[in-house]
Amino acid sequence: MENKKFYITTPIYYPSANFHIGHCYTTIIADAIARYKRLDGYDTYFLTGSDEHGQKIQKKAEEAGVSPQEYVDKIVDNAKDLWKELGISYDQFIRTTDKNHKKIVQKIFTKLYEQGDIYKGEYKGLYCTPCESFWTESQLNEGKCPDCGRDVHEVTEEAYFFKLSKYQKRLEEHIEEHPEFIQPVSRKNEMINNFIKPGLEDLCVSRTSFTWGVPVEFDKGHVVYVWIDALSNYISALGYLSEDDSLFKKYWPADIHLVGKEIVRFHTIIWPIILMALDLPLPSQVFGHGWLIIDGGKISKSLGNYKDPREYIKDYGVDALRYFVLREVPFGSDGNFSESALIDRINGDLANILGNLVNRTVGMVNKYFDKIVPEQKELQEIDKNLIENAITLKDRVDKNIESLDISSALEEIIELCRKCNKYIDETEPWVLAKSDELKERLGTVLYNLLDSIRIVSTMLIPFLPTTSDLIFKELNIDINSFDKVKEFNVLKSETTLNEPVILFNRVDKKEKLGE
RNA sequence: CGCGGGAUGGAGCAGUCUGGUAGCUCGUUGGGCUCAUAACCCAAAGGUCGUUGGUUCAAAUCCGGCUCCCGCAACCA
Repeated sequence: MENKKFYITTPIYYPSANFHIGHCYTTIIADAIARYKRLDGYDTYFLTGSDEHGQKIQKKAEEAGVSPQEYVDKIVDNAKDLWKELGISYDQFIRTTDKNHKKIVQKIFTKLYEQGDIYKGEYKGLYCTPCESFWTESQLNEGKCPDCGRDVHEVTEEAYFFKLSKYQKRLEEHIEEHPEFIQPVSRKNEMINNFIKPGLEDLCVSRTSFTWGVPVEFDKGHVVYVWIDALSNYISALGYLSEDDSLFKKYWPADIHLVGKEIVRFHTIIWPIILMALDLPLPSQVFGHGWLIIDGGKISKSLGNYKDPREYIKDYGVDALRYFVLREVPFGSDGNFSESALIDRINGDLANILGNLVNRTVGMVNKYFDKIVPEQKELQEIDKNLIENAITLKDRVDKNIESLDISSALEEIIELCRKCNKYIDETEPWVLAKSDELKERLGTVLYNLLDSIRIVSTMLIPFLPTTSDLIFKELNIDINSFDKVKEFNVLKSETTLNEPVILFNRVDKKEKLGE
């Protein structure tokens, strides 16, 4: 079982503006999975980063009166700070402006050119001169530039093309033979029907109309266009084609590329073909998750319909935000983000169910047993049911994590908390506490609760790391693996507990939102 | 006829493949309890399952038409 590896990536985001809750969403999911795998004993590598080249950044920087590098540096600093606040446990933050990355991109481009997969041709496109942008037919707004509404005209530009068509058949076969490659399946159908079946067109992979990019090694007037530049981050980060490629040897191919549904195409068509051309193994899975929808529409920079995620952290705590995004969006489809829904989750699942359970249990032990963990004695049927539920939790969560259904995984954990709350009501510890003969029974009941809470908080580490730590502190234990999560009677009797703290404050919705 | 997803009690979802008492969470109402963060536990009310036609002893589930919403539609991250 030793030396199992696990390589997971997020997309590298485009830093044309500061990151929003949508970026957080993807990154938190990846973080939770990475943490989960680490606890499960996998040698895990978690990559995230930023895709910093291109005309849009160049323009933004000009508008701001700074160099493109200065512009992206600032946003990347902001992003790294945000990831820190969210507890994102990435192993590397790759930037496409990293020296090493640029060098590797050039090598890849040159290699593909030399082996004949890239050739020089002409790119024809509809160009809006004032906006300095190319548009496709379908992007146009009544035949005009969607940005400024002015006329566009056809422009021809010298460009390099990548022979996607050459690998079409191989790609099609790979997708058919590996049903898990594109997930969820609905996205797979979309790719096959919309792009592969009609036939792949060769891809334009260089530009001369802007300069903010990686120069083509053998033709300096060209910069490498987004595809090869951005996608190859997944291997350049591991040192592919560089002196030290030990990470690459260890971790490639990726186990999961986690991406938003809008970029599934690039990751399931263009990226695999680049890899085929480089004669490299393909990633095991590309998972296209849904979006967080705000007020029924997508998160939009131009609409400005979102806040800096840090405001939510400040108001509700980091784990509340993590929990919300992980729990709210159902497997494979979109989910709604609203402050009202966020508050409902905090109050319902976190404060009432989880927080209160820990609080009342630890409180009772402190009160009835003077903070000393009691001994588990004779078990009744009701105890055995609870214990059975607790020690099988990992199996249920595993199943959900396996299919990346994080929402259901969390539901399973909360469900055990519900069962614990019910167990308290049924065993009535406050009644047992009234007579000395029942003291032993009381100890058993509270012990069962404490050890169930131990299992719950262990399973919560990947999702709510801060909260888990708080609970462990209350229980006066130190846990950093899933080793004993399928066992009971792990918490030692005679351990001295600490005072319970409020894990999640209930939020007064009316007061907060003025509703 | 471009491709695909969706429409289920007030809200968010499961159930549809493999027809047969419509389930979960939240909210509402009533009750219980008092260890606890006015939390917890129990119960009830509330649905012609988008619309329309068909198959069937029987349709949320299978088949056809229609309406509405959403994503993708290739060089836009």
